[in-house]
Amino acid sequence: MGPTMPPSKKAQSPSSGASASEGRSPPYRGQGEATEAEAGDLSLSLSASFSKADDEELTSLSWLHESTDLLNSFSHSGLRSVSPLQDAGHGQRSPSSSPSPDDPLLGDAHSFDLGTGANRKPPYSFSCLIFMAIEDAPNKRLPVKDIYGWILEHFPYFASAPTGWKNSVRHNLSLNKCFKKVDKDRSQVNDNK
DNA sequence: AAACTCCTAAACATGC
DNA sequence: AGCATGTTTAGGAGTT
Repeated sequence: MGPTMPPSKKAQSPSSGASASEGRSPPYRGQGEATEAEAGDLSLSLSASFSKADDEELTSLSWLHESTDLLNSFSHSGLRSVSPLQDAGHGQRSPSSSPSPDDPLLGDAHSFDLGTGANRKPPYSFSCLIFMAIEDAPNKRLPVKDIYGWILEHFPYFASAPTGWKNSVRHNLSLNKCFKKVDKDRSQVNDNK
């Protein structure tokens, strides 16, 4: 799959950005939102089942992305490969996660050197970064603050970047249907959706 | 050129 | 009052 976002085409390129969630490789189609349509199968259905109850208590504090299957697939291939964590030297990810070098999708992200790249704008869209942060969380959900923290930790670039990026993160969480706001308490019970 | 996606900025509302 | 968070809108830029 393509679970990997093709990182890059431009730093902000989309090509896949959001793909994180949708991850797919379709040629450009959808991404973020579009994803609903694609990866959407899962996500949407999930959200549908959730929405009712959740809508009533959206006091949320944590965020999670929908779509477990996707996550799994990501963790097996895509995300891991894309995830800077491994390179970050935090040893959070197994080094073995080397993706197939042939995967065109990994292209730029692959070449993104955390060593030097960490201080540069990451070749992932905010949707991707958020996805990675959440994916990296044990419960697959994270409070906004922790998302900020994760991003800062793995992409020091943002430490010196204008604060606007936080706004972008919130904007993505809010706009991207792939991310779901969940109540804190509920999240403990419902841990895995 | 059009459609689409993403980024950024900003305004506003709400809660602590 | 100030800050953090969440939502929404708008404009610009890049890709297909």
